[in-house]
Amino acid sequence: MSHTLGIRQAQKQKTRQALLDAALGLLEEQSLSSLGLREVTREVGVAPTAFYRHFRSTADLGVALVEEALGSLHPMIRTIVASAGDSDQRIERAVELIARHVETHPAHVRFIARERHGGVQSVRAAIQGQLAQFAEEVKVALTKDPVSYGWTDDDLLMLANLYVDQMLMTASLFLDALEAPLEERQRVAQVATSRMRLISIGREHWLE
Amino acid sequence: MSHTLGIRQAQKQKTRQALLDAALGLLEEQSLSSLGLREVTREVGVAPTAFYRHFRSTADLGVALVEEALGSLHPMIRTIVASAGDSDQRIERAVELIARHVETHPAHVRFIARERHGGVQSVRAAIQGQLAQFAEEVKVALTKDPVSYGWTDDDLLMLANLYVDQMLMTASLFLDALEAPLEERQRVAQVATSRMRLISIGREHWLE
DNA sequence: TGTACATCAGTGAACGCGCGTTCACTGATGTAC
DNA sequence: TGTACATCAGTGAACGCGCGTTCACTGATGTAC
Repeated sequence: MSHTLGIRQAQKQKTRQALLDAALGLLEEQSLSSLGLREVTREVGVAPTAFYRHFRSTADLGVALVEEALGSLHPMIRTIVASAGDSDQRIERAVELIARHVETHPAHVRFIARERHGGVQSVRAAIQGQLAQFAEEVKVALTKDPVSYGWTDDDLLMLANLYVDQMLMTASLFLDALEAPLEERQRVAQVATSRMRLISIGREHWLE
Repeated sequence: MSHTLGIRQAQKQKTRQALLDAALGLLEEQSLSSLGLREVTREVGVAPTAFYRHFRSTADLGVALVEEALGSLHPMIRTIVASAGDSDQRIERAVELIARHVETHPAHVRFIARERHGGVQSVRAAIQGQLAQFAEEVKVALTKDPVSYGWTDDDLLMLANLYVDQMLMTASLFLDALEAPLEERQRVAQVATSRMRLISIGREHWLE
C-alpha cells in the first residue's frame, strides 16, 4: 500500500503550483516588486483571497520561485562538475548544458537574472544563499582536481564564484538570444566558450 | 559676455534634476517597474502633473537615469584603461577606482545592476547600448597593447566584454559590502583583484 | 459500512486608498517694438 | 527704459480604476466511532 496525498492536499498543491506558474509567466515582462497578487490569481482563475491560503505576499511567492528555479540547477551543476574529459571538452559540454537549460527553463533563468539584484530584499537574500551553496559545491569539486594542488582555500572559493557568475552570465546571454536565428545563438555559444577557456587558462597558470 | 540659461530654463533643469535624484533614491528599495510617478513628485514637492513637463513616463525617466549613471562611468573607464604600470599595478588601481566610484555613486551603481536585467525593456536596451560602447572602448585600448598581437578581433571583443562584466560584478560586490566593516570591504577588494588577475593570466597565455 | 462532526481551500462582497491621466488655469519669464 | 503680448513650468480639481486586505461564508474532504 503506497502513501498518496489526500484529495484535499493534492488539490491545494495543484493550485499553489498554478500560482507559481502564473507568476513566473507574468514576471517575463516585469519585476517582482511590481507583481500584483490580483494579477496572479486572475491568471489562475481563483479568487484574490485564495492567494493567502498559499503565500503571505508576492515577496513570499518570490522566495518559493527561487527554490524552484535554483533547485532545478543543482543537478545540472553536478553534471557539469562531474563531467569527464579534458578542459576544452568539459567547457563545451558545460556551455551546451547551459544552452539546453535556458531553452527548457527560460522563465526560471530570466527570473533569477532579474531578481538577483532586484528590488525585493528577501528574494535577493534567497538567491545569494543558493548561489553561495553552488559555489561551495563547485569549490569542493575543484579541490579534488589535481590542478588545484597548492591553491589556497580562498583562491579556490574565488575561482568557484567566478565560475558560478560566469554560468549565470552565459545563461543570460543565451536568454537574450533565445528568439534569434541559429547563427546568432552559435555565436553566443562561441563567445561563452572562449570566456570559459580564458578563465581555465588563467587557472592553469595561476601558481606560476 | 557669457551665455547663461534663462531663469525659466534653469528652474526647469533644476526640477528635472530633482525628479531624477528623488527617483534614484526611491529605487534603492524597489525596481523601476514598480516606481510610481506620484511617489517621485511627492518626494520632490511638486504636483503630480508637473512630472509630464519632463518625462513621458517613469520608463522614460529610467532611460535618462541610465545616461546619467553610465555617463559618469566613461571617464573612469578611460582612466583605468589609460593607466600605466605592470599588470598587477593596473589591476589594483582599477579595483581601487571601482571601490571609490561605488562609495561616491552607490545609488547609480545599484540602479544599473538592478535594471540591467530588470523589467523595463527600454531601460534594459539603453544599458546594453552603453555597455556595448564601453566594451568597444576597452577593445580599442586592448588592441593597442602589445600583448594583443596575434589576437582575432572577435577574441579581443570577447575579452573586452569580460572585463566590462567583471567591472560591474566587482562594483556590485562593493555595493553589498558598503555598510560592512573595513575588514570585509578589504576582503571584497582582495577577491575582486584575484579575479582580475586570473583573467589577466589567462589573457597572457591565450595564444599558447 | 454508515453517521455525525471537524477541518479548511476557496468564495464573494466590501472597504478605503493611491494610482495615472485629463483639463483648464495661473503667473512669472521671455520677447518685440 | 517701458509696454503689450506670448510662452510655458507648475497647479489643483476631478475622473475612473484596480489594488491589498478583512470577513463571514460554503461545501467538499477528512476523521472518529
